[in-house]
Amino acid sequence: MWLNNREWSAWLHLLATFTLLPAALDSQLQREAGMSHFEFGVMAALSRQPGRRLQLKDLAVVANGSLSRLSHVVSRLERQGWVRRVSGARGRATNAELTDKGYKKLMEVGPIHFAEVRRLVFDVLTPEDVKELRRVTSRLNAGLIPETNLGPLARRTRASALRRSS
Amino acid sequence: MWLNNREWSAWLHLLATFTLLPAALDSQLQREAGMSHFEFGVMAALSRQPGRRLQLKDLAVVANGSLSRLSHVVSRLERQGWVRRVSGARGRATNAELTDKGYKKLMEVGPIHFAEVRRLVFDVLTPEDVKELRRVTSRLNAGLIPETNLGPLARRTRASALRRSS
DNA sequence: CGGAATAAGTTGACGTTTCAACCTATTCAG
DNA sequence: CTGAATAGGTTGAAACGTCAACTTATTCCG
Repeated sequence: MWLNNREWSAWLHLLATFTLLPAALDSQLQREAGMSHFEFGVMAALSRQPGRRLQLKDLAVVANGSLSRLSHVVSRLERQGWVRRVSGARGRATNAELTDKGYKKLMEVGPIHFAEVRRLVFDVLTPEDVKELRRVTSRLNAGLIPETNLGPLARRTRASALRRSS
Repeated sequence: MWLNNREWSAWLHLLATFTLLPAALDSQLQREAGMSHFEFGVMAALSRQPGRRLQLKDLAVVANGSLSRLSHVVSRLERQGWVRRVSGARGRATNAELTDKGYKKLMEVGPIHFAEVRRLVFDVLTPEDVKELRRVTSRLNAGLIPETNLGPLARRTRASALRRSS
């Protein structure tokens, strides 16, 4: 219906993967750790930052989510005592910081989760496959990353261009 | 944290792809056609069936969704007049059938949607990439497809085995 | 044949995501 | 310096997905 056969077949497979895989991971984390895959991702991202903290807008980029979503998620994680909000020294910035309790939880959940990732992904693929997967997804992402990554200058330019043209 | 470097990098990219890509497609379809990507998938699947109808349980497999989700979605699509429920000749089976209105809508939306798919996916990749993508996702799916696909015999056997062992 | 187990579907409640509206600190242009 | 625009964030409502409970038809087994 506007894709050739080769593309159509690839598309069906890709579709199935990105429907089934997140569902599988979400479901396992939910059952065995009481958190969503997204929440896990946020906490894992925080754990790798100096001071285990990050400003929400940056967290949004790292976790591939909207600012609104991040705000909600951080609220939930705060309720669990795994994360705490720390208003940044300057301006309206808000930082999310992983608490000790959160860090402990993460250390506990990590192995469980990654065992599942290994089972579902890396055990199934050869090292070759992994290399290809990395290469191809990396290409796809380049086209998917929103204009955020044009850098401040390009963004500013683009913004005024839009303004002028309206 | 339990993945080696190569795997970790691949994992981050894969994660970003299957977060960003569905989000992008969903958002475009929602804006320009007032339907979700999943709904589109369901209607597209129906359109390829003889009589443009399919039993819900089969639709669930084709669309990679739970039966419950399908039931809800079909209700929504029914409200739009794009799909109608037809109780199967035999038994408790329920079929979903694409209406003419639904077909028309689909024909209208299809090109718009696939243009976006092309833009985000196939324009970015070489034919080589597409081949690899198909190959790797197909492998992943093999491990992801739930036990549904063991086939009726294996399923029955497995079921009684479980029963006996409890 | 008769009851237990199972398959197919529906439903309602609950939690999550998205979207739009909003707020307020900061920056920029004139 | 002042007002407009923008960046960062929050919030509430509506839409959506998941889960568990439930219903009814069918099949299996003794």
